[in-house]
Order: sequence, then structure tokens, then C-alpha cells
Amino acid sequence: MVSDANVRRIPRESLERHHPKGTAMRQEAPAVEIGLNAAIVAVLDNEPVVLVVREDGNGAQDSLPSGPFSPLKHRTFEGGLRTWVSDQTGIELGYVEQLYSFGDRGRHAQPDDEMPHVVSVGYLALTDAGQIEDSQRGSWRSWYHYFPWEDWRKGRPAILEAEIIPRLREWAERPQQTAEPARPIARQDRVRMCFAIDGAAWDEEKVLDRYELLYEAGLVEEARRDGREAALAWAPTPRLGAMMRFDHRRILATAIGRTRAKIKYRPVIFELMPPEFTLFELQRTVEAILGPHLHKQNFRRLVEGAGLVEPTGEMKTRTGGRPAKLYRFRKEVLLERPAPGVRVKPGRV
Amino acid sequence: MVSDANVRRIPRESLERHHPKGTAMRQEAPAVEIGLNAAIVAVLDNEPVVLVVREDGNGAQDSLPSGPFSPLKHRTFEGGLRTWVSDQTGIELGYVEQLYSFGDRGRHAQPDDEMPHVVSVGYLALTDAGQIEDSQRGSWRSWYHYFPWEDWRKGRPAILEAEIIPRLREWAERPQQTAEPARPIARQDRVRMCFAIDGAAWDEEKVLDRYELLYEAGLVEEARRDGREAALAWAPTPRLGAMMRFDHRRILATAIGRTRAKIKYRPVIFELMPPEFTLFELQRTVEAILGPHLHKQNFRRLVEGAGLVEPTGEMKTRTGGRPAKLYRFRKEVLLERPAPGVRVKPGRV
DNA sequence: CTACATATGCTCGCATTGAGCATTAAATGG
DNA sequence: CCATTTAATGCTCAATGCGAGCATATGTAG
Repeated sequence: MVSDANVRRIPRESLERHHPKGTAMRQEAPAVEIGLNAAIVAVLDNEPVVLVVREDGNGAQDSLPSGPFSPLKHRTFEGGLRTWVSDQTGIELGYVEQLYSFGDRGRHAQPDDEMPHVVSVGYLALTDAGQIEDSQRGSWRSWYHYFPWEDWRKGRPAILEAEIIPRLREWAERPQQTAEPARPIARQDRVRMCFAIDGAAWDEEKVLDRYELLYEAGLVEEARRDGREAALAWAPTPRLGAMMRFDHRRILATAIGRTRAKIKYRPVIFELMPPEFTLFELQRTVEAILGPHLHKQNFRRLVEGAGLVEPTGEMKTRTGGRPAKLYRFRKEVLLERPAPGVRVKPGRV
Repeated sequence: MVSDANVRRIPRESLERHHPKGTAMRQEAPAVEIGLNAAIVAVLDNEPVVLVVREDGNGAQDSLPSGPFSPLKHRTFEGGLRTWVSDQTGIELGYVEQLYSFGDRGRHAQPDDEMPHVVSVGYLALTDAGQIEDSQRGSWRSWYHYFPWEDWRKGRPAILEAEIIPRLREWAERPQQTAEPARPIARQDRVRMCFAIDGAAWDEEKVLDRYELLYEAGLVEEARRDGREAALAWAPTPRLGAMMRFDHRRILATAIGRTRAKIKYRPVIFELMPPEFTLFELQRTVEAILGPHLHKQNFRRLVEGAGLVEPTGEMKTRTGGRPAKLYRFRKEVLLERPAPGVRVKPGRV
């Protein structure tokens, strides 16, 4: 099928370009710095929160805990990240996963010999509310503070119809810049799919797509800060969520989307729970992440039936009604099923 | 809920450490180079293949097309990757997605002031067989050449029982090094879940987990090359799949796992198909990626029912049997459903 | 013409899942 | 102490999804 006759060599100089053996290369590759960034998520009183650090002074922006990767001090990205977070916030992270690497952190920043180019590696960390007391510095803010249009807990957020959709429709109808690369999907359709208009369903996982669309359309402050053309074309627009430093809001958007997706097929929801909990508390936590749309009895059936939890034998009495059984995460489920998670269906409202 | 009283400032020096304003930082951060690597996948005669470049000389290893990211020349990682691939192989990539960033490319390489530390950003690219003619350099190899234990097309691969499982069992029972970090899952259980023994089901998406396990156990050549302790503990072991340069086999493992996962919820399978195809050809392509386990009639029902394809009106006659209708990908499905894909169930054998 | 290989249509039964009804058990206010 | 309120929990039912198999259609190879 794949004959060896097909094996052709690539020219020597091409090989050397990508596998530098000497130091000549060093001059060619300008300084690059790798920024490690953590979106540390917890659920506090049914509110999904993220740990941010704040600068003082004017125009203060929130940042995610972060620091540069140093190959001399850090054996791995994740190790470096844990060190930075511990130093900056006093938190020892538990569950951590890599999200994405962004090559264009200060997107429109011009290349510059003085300042190193910084790329961002984003991480998601999940922690339970008990851990929160350990946070020495930094503050926990609702992630909906940065993404109000993602908050469907009281139904479809008003900001969508009031501010976002009309401007996006206008933007979609603007004559396109020729510079824009040929997109497989037209602006109109992207708006429709991302923001659930004209009959499309809201997909709670498309957090990054929505943010990127708003950025492209120049409707988030970061776009203006970065000097995006589309942003300058608008008359003053209302603030859509709080800005963050650098590309940190983009990283947070990735984190939210990943969290929402992941709890459906991996038992990561329990990283956000205390060791013992009632099924309704578990449901409230899932709903804080995804939006409230779960049928209580079916949720119970789902979670128990999947073997995700087991009763501790204890009861919780101060529930406001009948006492509830306490449960704990059943770790053995990891050994039984390939993809255990809270398999709630996508595409609800 | 999240009161502002919670807002505490982080110490100034901590901020400056992670948001360097001046150039003093430059000395602190050693040179880091970012390697962009592409696993370019196609399906050729029902064989999943990946594009590799080969060096000549002794101990030749296959590499993925790759090159360093240069912020001066490349606006984004993906742009840089496309440039390198085009230069090295003559291929203009279509579908591309980022896989993962590895901070420890030459895992056990010691930090060194002379050579820059290289981190790898891996990408997955999918292309259809028609594009293959355009490949000027490099060769297409079955991805099972590098991962023979992933090839379930003729049933459970013999290499599992013959070579892999016995050694993994032995490794799992070895006294653990104290240096090993406390793992949430014991070696025994990791082996069991990854390689589907003792009743566990084979999860075709866990390609990376399996490779990492073999690496940790010292059973792949890369582990020996990198001087891993576990590798040196073995008497000579059989070669388990072909080695690749640097961490390229790890990137390819990630690519295979991602491809297998992704075709189930995004219509990326069509990136691997010619513009027109029969349903059986489509099924064969899915099976080349996942393993052969699909019920023909149900596959047809699934694909047609999901609106993933539409008939072209043409027929294909040289099928070996009754002529088959030709279909094409129905792009509108992207505008109709949030997660269209070939939703075959996980956990089959 | 016949055997064969594939394409395609259809049915049946089980498992999953959405939705709702009914009952139980504590806390609370009179 | 009782009635009311608020949850927790048990159960049913219908719609749908999905695995499996039967049956038939229509080419090609010999």
C-alpha cells in the first residue's frame, strides 16, 4: 500500500533548518518566553469562581496566576505552574490539566528585539471549596463576572438581546475586509451558531468560540486595547464582561468550555466537591458549571446508576426538608468504565 | 457570595516576577525554543498513514515535519507550522488543530547553556488521499508501524499477549522507586485499564496513555535512548513499534487518540475523504481509524439519519457488487447541530 | 447462466432517557 | 401537638436510540 518507493529524502538544508545541531540557529530564533497561566476553578455557594490576582493603580486588570517557564528550574510545564501558583497564592494545586498554547499572547504586539515574545500555555486547575481557605493572596471571582452572557442560571441572559446580538448582526453585515482569510463559515452563520439565534441551540461548551467572535467583532475591551480594526470601528460600546490582562480572558474562556465539556465524560466534578456531599449538592454544582436544567430524579438515577458515588451511611439533616443521604465519590469507577462522567445531554436550554 | 473583602493583593515582587517589565528578566529566563510538529494523517487504501521525513545514515529515525517557531516570521503557531510543512514536504495543509504542548521534549536531557531548551507543540493535520500526490518529500507510513498494538483490524493484536502484557505485569509488580510520585492509580490498575486485561474493555482513544505507560515501563526504545531507569532494568526486549526522533512518537500517539475521539463528535472524518464517496467507503475509513466493528446497515442509518451526508445523484459501479450511491459531505450539518460526528459508541471490541 | 459480493430497506427487542406522579421525612410556625 | 412547607426518594410510562439480524436488489466474474 505504502511502498518504499514513496520514500524520498528531504533536502539537507531543510533538515538542518529544523534540527539545528549547532549554535548558529540561536541567532535566527529570537528570544521566546513561555508564560504559564492557571485558571483555578472552584464552586463556592453554587457560584463557579476563578482565582485572580489584581494589580493596584489605575486601570487595574485582573490576571490569572502566572509566571514564566524556566527550563533550569522547572522540569515540566506543570511543575513550573504549580510552583508559580504556590508562590503567588499559597495554593497547592490538585487536579491540573493543560488547556491550550497561544502563540499570539499580545496579539497585535509588534515583534521587538528588546522584549521577548511571550507565548501562553494555559492550564485548568480544579479545587474544592475547602481548599479555598488556604488562598493567601488573590481573590475568587465568579467566572460570570468576565462572561455574563454565559450565565443562563436565570434563563437567557438579557445582555444577549440587549447588547450583543444586535451588534453582532451589524458586524456580520459589514463589508468584509479582503484581508480576512476565506473562512469556511460565514460571519452570519458563526454568529448564529455561537449565540443561538434563529432557532439554533445554545451550546454551553462554545465559550471560547463566543469570546473569539466578540473579540473579532471588536466588542470586548481586549480588542480595543490590542488595536483591532473592528474595535475602532464602533462608537463607544458597553462593557461586555470584565477585561483581563494579556490574553487571560481567552484562557479563562478555554477553561470554562473545557470544564463544561469534561464533566460529561470524566468524573472531574468531584474535584470541585468536598469529600462527602448529598446528591442535590452534587446536582447544584453541576448546574453551576453547566446551567440549571437537570431533572432531579433523573440526575439521581444517572449518577447512582453509573456507579459514580456510594453512600457513606451518614445522613445530612439540615437540608431544609427531609434529611439526605451523604455520598462520596466512588473511585473504583475509574477502573470500571472508560469514560465515566455526568453524562447530561448537550444542547439543552 | 464572593465578597470584595476577599480581595487581597499579592506582594509586589511576586507580580514583577511574573510580569517582567524590564530586560533584567532576560538573563533569568534561559533560551527556550519552540518546536512546531505536525502529525499529518491521511487514509490510503484503508490504511491510516502519517507523513514522516527520514534522515539518512545509521540509526536513521523517522521524524514528523517540524521546525522552530519564529515570532519574527510567524504571526501564529499554526501559520509557522504551515510554512514549515510546506517548505519541507510541499504540502499545503487543510484541516489543522493543536494537540498538546510538551515541555520536556528530550525528556531526560540536562539543562545546558549552550543548547536551547526545546519544547514541542504538536499539531494534528488531516488530509485526503487526493492531496497525497502533492507530497514532494517525505513518506507516508501506516501509523500502526509505530503502534502495532493499536491495530485491532484483525482482532486483538498478538503482540499484546506475546510481548507487552507479560512485561507490564512484571513491571507492575516490581518494587516501586520511592522517587515515584504518589499516583492516584496503582501500576497494576493502570496496566489493566490501558491494555484491557482482566475484563477491562479496550478503549481505542487511550493511545497516549498506553504509549506513556510503555515509556514509563521502559519498553519502548525512546525510554532507553533517554536513559530511563526502567528501560535499563530490562534484559534486551523486543522492539515494540518503530521509534521516532525526539518525542515525535508521543506526539503521534496524541494525534491518533485525538483523531479517534474527534470523529465521534465533529465531522472531521470528511477531511480524510475525497469529495464524493460511497457509504461503505466512509465506513471503511472510520474503521481504519477506530478499528473494524461497525454494523453496515446501522452505520448507514446513523450517517444518513444525522444528516452528515447527501446523495450526489451519481452511482459508483465498480464496487464489486451492486452499484452504490455516491454521497458528499453535507456542510449544512455544521449549522444544524452543535456536535455532529460519527457517534459510534465507545467501548466496543 | 450462476455464483458471489456488495448495496439497501426494514423489523424487532432491549436499553436509555425525559417527564411526571406519589410518597416519605424532617423543620417550622402556630 | 399539629398543619404546613421543603426536600428526598421511589416508581411508572412513553419516546427514542441503538444493536442485531432478515430479506431483497443489482451489479461483476467466471
